[in-house]
Amino acid sequence: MESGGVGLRERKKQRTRRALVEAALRLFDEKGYEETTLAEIAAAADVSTRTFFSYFASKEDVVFYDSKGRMEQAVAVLADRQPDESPADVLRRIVDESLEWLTTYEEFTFEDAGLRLRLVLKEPALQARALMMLFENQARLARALHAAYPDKLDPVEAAAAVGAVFGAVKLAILTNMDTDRSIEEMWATARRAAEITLSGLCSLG
Amino acid sequence: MESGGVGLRERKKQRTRRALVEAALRLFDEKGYEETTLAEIAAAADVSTRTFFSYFASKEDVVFYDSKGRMEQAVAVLADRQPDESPADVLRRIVDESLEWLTTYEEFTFEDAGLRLRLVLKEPALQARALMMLFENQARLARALHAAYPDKLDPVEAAAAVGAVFGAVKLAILTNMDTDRSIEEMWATARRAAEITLSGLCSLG
DNA sequence: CTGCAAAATTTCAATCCATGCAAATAGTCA
DNA sequence: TGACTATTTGCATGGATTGAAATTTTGCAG
Repeated sequence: MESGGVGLRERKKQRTRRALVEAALRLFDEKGYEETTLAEIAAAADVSTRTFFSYFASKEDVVFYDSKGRMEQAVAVLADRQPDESPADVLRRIVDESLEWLTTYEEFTFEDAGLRLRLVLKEPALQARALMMLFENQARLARALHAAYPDKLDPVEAAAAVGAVFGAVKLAILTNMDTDRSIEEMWATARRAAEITLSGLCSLG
Repeated sequence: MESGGVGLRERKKQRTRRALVEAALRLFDEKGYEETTLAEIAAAADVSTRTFFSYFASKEDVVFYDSKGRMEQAVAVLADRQPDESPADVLRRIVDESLEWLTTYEEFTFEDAGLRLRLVLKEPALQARALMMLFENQARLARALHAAYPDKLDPVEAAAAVGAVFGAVKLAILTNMDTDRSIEEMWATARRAAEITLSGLCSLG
């Protein structure tokens, strides 16, 4: 029994998984998402079409192969918080952490970081999936935030806080997609949206 | 040429559309969403399967048949605003207006208002679609809000405001779905989340 | 090294959503 | 009525997804 899962079997599975991701993202980039079939992806990764589904539940999922790790990182920020850190400060750090999804990949080098982002924004199916995952992650974060500050934040306050900050950042980034040319500008927009929300919308205008 | 579209042709189309919606929602309730096929819906509405797609673009869309009207109502709140009304006040009213989606149907009586809500929350495909529409509507609202207060709110502020309020309300309602038994409790939760966001998250905790 | 058991892959078939196209129908209007 | 246009329909097709059974690969004990 391999405890760390480093046997040949496990290594092979990782290789196949990686091959599927690389093949899929390359083909999506070359031919477009809708135009690429699962059969083509599987063929490019040298497995049968059926095998694709033992690695990913759907065609969309392969694009978000690293989302689980991302989520854990965000929750880890909560676990590592300083004793005197306020909820607002922690939220700031979580937003920063989460924004790295835009610019970094987990273990692949061949991809332009902005490529996946553009793909997700262009394809309705991927957009919907992304919104879904974002929502689920927010729900988890809200629970974790309440658990981290059980005396300071009730469940509704925690949910409102997480939802507000991420809602603001999401909408601000995406409505400024046209204006913000570079990733750096997007970061600036996101930070500003977060600060506006933390300060309170009543003070606007 | 019938200008108001009150000819037989138009009336028939409305009847077919309504029949499709009623058949679909009834079947979804009786057998479940995934278990209901388009063929069954079409048969129950006495049209061919192919015809379904000249009324709705997808199986999911039939559930959100009234979303366009809802959106227009929300934007109308902006148009009807008082000269001295602050952005925060308008946002409050828009949230109130939007929450009615939870409790009201446009023209159908056979449905329990909570039925569709539960359906959407249970089915991942519908949830994703709902999040997508919610997002698109927020983007439109943000643009409209900026247009309504061009001097007070720049595009990022408008987007942050709309995203924050709706993000907070959405997450607060959905994470409290288990706790809030009645629609009234959900309303209360939503209002509280909106107020928290308007006051600013820094004051939390 | 050999064979067994578990895990993974493949093959094959089936279902369903969705779409394009051309034929058939039905409503509109002079 | 008869031409004209909007709708509906039937048919064929492509592609995602899933289940079951057959086959191969891996891990491991003897």
